[in-house]
Amino acid sequence: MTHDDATAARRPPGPVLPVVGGPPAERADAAQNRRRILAAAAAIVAERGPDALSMDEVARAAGVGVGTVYRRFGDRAALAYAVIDDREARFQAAFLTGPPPLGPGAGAAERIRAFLHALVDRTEDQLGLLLVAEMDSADARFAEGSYELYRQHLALLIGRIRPEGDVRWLADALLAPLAANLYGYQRRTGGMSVARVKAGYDALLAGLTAPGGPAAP
Amino acid sequence: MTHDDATAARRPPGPVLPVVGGPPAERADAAQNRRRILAAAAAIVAERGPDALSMDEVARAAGVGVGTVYRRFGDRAALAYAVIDDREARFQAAFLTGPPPLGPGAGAAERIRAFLHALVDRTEDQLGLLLVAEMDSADARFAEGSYELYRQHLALLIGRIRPEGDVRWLADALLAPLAANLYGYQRRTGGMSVARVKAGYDALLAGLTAPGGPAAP
DNA sequence: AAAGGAAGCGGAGAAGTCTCCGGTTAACGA
DNA sequence: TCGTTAACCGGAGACTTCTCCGCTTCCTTT
Repeated sequence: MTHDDATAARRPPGPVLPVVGGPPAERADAAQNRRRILAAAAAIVAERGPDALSMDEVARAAGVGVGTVYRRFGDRAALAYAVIDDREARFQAAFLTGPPPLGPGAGAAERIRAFLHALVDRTEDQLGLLLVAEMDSADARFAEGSYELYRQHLALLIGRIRPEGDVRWLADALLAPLAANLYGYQRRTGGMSVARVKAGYDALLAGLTAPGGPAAP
Repeated sequence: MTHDDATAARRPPGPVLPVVGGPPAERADAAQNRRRILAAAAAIVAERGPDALSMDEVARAAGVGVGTVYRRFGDRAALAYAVIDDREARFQAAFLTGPPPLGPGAGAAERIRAFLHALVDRTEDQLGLLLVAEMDSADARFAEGSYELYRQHLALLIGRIRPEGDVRWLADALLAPLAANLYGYQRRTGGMSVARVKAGYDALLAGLTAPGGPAAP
């Protein structure tokens, strides 16, 4: 909210594309610093766990000032999400263009189920970092790009089954149980297994995708 | 996690009851300090908003040291929840013993709907404080007593409609869209109205409570 | 090639949470 | 009433995140 720095959002991490008409390009030294910071952050997480991801330390390890880390990534949550994105850029392609049942080619209900199951696995894998990120900024999870992508994907599929419903809210609702704090609590304190969460989703989806849909019993 | 101080949980705020066999009673000065701290916190929130709720300031306003605030409430999230609880102790009674459709006397599906609608209103009212509390501690929301109560209440009602399902996970799933960060994002950035959230719940519940239940079309 | 200007850099410091532990005090039994 | 003890108090300080702003560096334009 109090960012007067648009740089962090200006160049999403990824391969450098030829710019057409957007904002002024990122300077070469800035781009190098971004890579250095991201590499340092990933190394710290890999070696000492997500909780050790401190901005001061990342800056020191990357050989830059702490101000530079903040200029490039905005806040700790954004840095954590950048590390996650770096790790799983390919996941996003899987449900957009990959083989069924995750990708196109299967029925909507089946794709929704496959997508949510895959997302459970992703949440399980990245739980530590997700927890750090969500805890640090109230809306980092939603402001960050991939949440919006997930929501749109789900909303599209839901719309094929329930065109009359509020697909945007329903997509949020289906994503909500994978908030890191709830999922982490279920797994660590509540003693729920991954399979149980997936089965829970199946029960929830049974109600949402069956009645009134094309495949009513 | 790193609490070796059990005091905060020992005496849930509320009227002092005669102790039967529990842990040693809270000392009189300690009880008075708790009241002072709670009153100071509530006053700060009322005057300058939930974001101004800082532990140092609460301590100063209450006339105690900051260590005392931490001894009594554990952390900032717990203090925020204590202020919330103080405000709406009566809400919990409403769905347990009040008149239908919230209280006993109505059908399970109807009670679930009434309960979630009421919870939307509560979330709307207390959004600022809930945001502060949830942001400060990963599992404060779930560790705090009322979440467990809500979950059990919902699980019981769900069990009447879908006895074969995982009622505990389903209860979590129905509560998840009311996480303060998601709800806050929908309301403040996403432009969703309160009515829209309630309608979304209705759509979600239609699938969950209708099929296989006693009222199949 | 040189200059001008915008973007970037760095680290001191503000602000906040939470811990630690020596000194104090309330509660209770004798 | 008085002594004992466990609970409690307070605030200095460790540790973080994040801001601010004077100085530096890169890019573009001439």
